[in-house]
Amino acid sequence: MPKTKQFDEAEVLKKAEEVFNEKGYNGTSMDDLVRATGLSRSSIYDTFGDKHGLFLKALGNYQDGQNRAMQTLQAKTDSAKKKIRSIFDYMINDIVTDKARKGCMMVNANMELNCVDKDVAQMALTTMEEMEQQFTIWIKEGQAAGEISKKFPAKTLARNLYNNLMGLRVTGRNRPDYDTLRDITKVTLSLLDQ
Amino acid sequence: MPKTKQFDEAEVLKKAEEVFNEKGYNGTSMDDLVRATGLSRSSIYDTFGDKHGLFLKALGNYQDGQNRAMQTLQAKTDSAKKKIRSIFDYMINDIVTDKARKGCMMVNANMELNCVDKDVAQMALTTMEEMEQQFTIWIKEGQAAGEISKKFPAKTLARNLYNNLMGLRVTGRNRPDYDTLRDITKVTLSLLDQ
DNA sequence: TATCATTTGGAATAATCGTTCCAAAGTTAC
DNA sequence: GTAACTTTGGAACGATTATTCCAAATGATA
Repeated sequence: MPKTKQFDEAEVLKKAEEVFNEKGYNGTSMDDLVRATGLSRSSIYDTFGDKHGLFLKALGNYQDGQNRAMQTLQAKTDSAKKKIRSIFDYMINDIVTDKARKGCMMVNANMELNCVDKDVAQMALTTMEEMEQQFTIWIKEGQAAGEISKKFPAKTLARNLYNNLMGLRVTGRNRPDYDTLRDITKVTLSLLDQ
Repeated sequence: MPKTKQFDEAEVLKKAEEVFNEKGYNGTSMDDLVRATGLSRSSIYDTFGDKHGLFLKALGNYQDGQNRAMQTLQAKTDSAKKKIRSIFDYMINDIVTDKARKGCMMVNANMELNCVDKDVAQMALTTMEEMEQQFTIWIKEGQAAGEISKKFPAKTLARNLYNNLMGLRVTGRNRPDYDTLRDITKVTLSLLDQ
């Protein structure tokens, strides 16, 4: 009977995610990954195939984690407006508590690799479309319930909200200041009111 | 009397900018730069010091170009609201006409290198603050002239506008569709109206 | 304990990397 | 044409890179 793996794959992905996020894909060497994960090269290659395979797995893992966290928060309320607000609150908190200022792995990967890595480009597009779709659903509910303005079509407003979320990822990288990000978001969310 | 340089530095910076923008800093090799610029290694090192020096110079050159283009457009009108609109129009047009989908070099560099390159982080922060300051000035003018709503403090609204511009840089990377970006911007600019 | 089949550790490999090196080439002045 | 001084071309260099390789180690089972 063969030896079984002695490491926790989820833990390894988390460690890889952190170093990839900090140094970028091309700026992260296999040595960096060996050190960060505590695994030998053989273990990394046997489990993930190659550097790129590990990267994609870590990126998917990262986004799943983000999605789950946001899902948990928005489920605490039935109000569409509050669901949307909870997403922005989550995002601001994520930015402000990111001590190493690593930013969002999906945005980083997309900005670094969109031209040269189709897998990453596709993941980023899918993530965007899913989030926009979720916002659209909530906005439609909110508009039907009368708590969100009908001034703009739901899809358009949803896209603007997502745009603002991504903007936070960029500007928050430069200046992860809670009050500033809160103020920016207040203005954004005022769009739901008119 | 010594031989004079046989290349146009501005042209070289432009070429370097393009390849850096497409492949990222760490994904671009000196071979790539030699090929893209048509220069020998000696010429590159003699003129720019090293890869990093060339990168920073190209990045500064890129941002100067962006600033000049936006400056030219906004100068065509006295209306603060129209100045702001012209910046968004410029940005959308820049995104949509970017055939290779390289994106914004400053955003790309910042997302790739913010944690590991203080020069880049500083340049990105400076660029952001300058743009926000410019928006603040225009918004104040517009509020004084009665063409822009006084609902939000000028600085806060300026930051939200900049946030939206950066959002366009990210979302436009995934989906450089003119109509979509226009719609997103319409919602954003409605903030100036109330 | 023995067996089995995988995991592990880490050296080896070929290629690539950023930078240095230096002779040849080129421009200008005399 | 010669002298002076920089630019240019591209090979050389030491370090780093992602991946392969393979023997030792090890966990699971009988």
